Amino acid sequence: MSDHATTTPRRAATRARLLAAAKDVIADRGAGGATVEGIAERAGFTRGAFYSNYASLDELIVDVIREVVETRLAQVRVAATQFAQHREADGLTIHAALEGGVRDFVHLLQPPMQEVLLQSELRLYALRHEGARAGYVAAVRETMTGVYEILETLFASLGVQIRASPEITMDILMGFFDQGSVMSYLELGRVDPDVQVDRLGRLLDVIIDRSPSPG
Amino acid sequence: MSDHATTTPRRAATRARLLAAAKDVIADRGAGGATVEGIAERAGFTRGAFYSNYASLDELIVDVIREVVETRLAQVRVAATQFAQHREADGLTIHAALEGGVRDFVHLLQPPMQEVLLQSELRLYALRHEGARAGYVAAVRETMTGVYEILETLFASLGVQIRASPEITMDILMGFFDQGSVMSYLELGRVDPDVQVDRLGRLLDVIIDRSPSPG
DNA sequence: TGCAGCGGATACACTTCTGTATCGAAACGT
DNA sequence: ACGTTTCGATACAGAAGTGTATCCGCTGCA
Repeated sequence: MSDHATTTPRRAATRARLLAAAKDVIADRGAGGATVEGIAERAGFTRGAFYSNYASLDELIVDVIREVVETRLAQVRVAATQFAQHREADGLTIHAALEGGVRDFVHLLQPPMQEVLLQSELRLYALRHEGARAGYVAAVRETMTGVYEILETLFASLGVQIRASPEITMDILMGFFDQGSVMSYLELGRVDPDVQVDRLGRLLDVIIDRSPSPG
Repeated sequence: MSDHATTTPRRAATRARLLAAAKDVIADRGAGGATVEGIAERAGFTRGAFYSNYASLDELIVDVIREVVETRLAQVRVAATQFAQHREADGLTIHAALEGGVRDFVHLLQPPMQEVLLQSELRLYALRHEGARAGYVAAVRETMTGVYEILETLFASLGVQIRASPEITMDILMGFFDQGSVMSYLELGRVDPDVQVDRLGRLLDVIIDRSPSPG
């Protein structure tokens, strides 16, 4: 029963451990392969604890989705802030700033394999479960507009123009990122940051109008 | 035992039915949720038939991957041929030809939800199973170069330039397609062809240098 | 410090899936 | 047409997961 009005600290801690365990289990066995037993066990509990906190597996997974998508937006914000400070401090040319920015973003945002698996699983889960769709879509859309705003500000400060609408731009970026990390892991078993920096740089040449580089 | 040198017609038919059943089951329960029992049953067999044809579930799934990825390339080829004929017959302007081409491709290639689910599941399966990776990657790479060649020919015949390298272009396109179909199904529960035509048109404006339209 | 009840463990009665071993019927060659 | 092979069905033993009912120790509060 998750609808307890009163959430004691103990309860909250248990739920947090179950949540973390669920992320692990879903990442390595898939949403379809995740069992109540497996999750409870990985969290160091028995199934009793699970059923005392959630009515069903689905209920927990919905929580996982919310948390994961929110975390992603937060990461982008951090990366953007870091880049902005970095650039301000160094007073770089546009060319150098873009190059450095790409590098920063790749290093800060390249997802570990766990994360790639988890994201893919959750997307699939949402596709299959009507009930999870609305929440998932809302969270993703929020992330997308958030990221776009960040990019817009960054690019504006560099004096470069984005060539497409926000929606198309974000679809391209998100698809490109996914595609890139998945193929990396499939081919190398890891993400090579240099390759990703190069890839993202080339993508940028496509989606923005770079002003004639003064550097 | 799948390593029988002699494959009788009966055997081949059984394997084909199991393959088709596996695609269904994986699409709607996920690779993790697919069981030998479930697949055999959907194919109208008992598990006896399964174990007589495959040593394990993994062996069957590898077959599914090969078949699915090959089918996708074939579909693109059909769409491209159809478009080329269409255009030749009508002697259209570049602008009209691009518009028509986008429409044709969207209508011919928009994947049903089943297919979206299946593709995502198989990609995940390959990520998780070392043994399936090489085959999956090879098949995908082949599809990508195949599609690129088709596009290159089409665009060349229209006198438009692709702005990025083949690799980047294909990464953008594949990611964009995936992203688009998944979000469509998440938000609407279906793919709206008009929306996709519009989206793909806008993407084209980004990835190609359109010569000044004479029409 | 004592006790009410919360929260997690345990027990129980299923169900579902697995892999192997064995059996019988359909398919095939001569 | 008949014997042989092949291939799918069935039977079996066991593993793993499910949800519910019950129990009991810890925690928090007077």
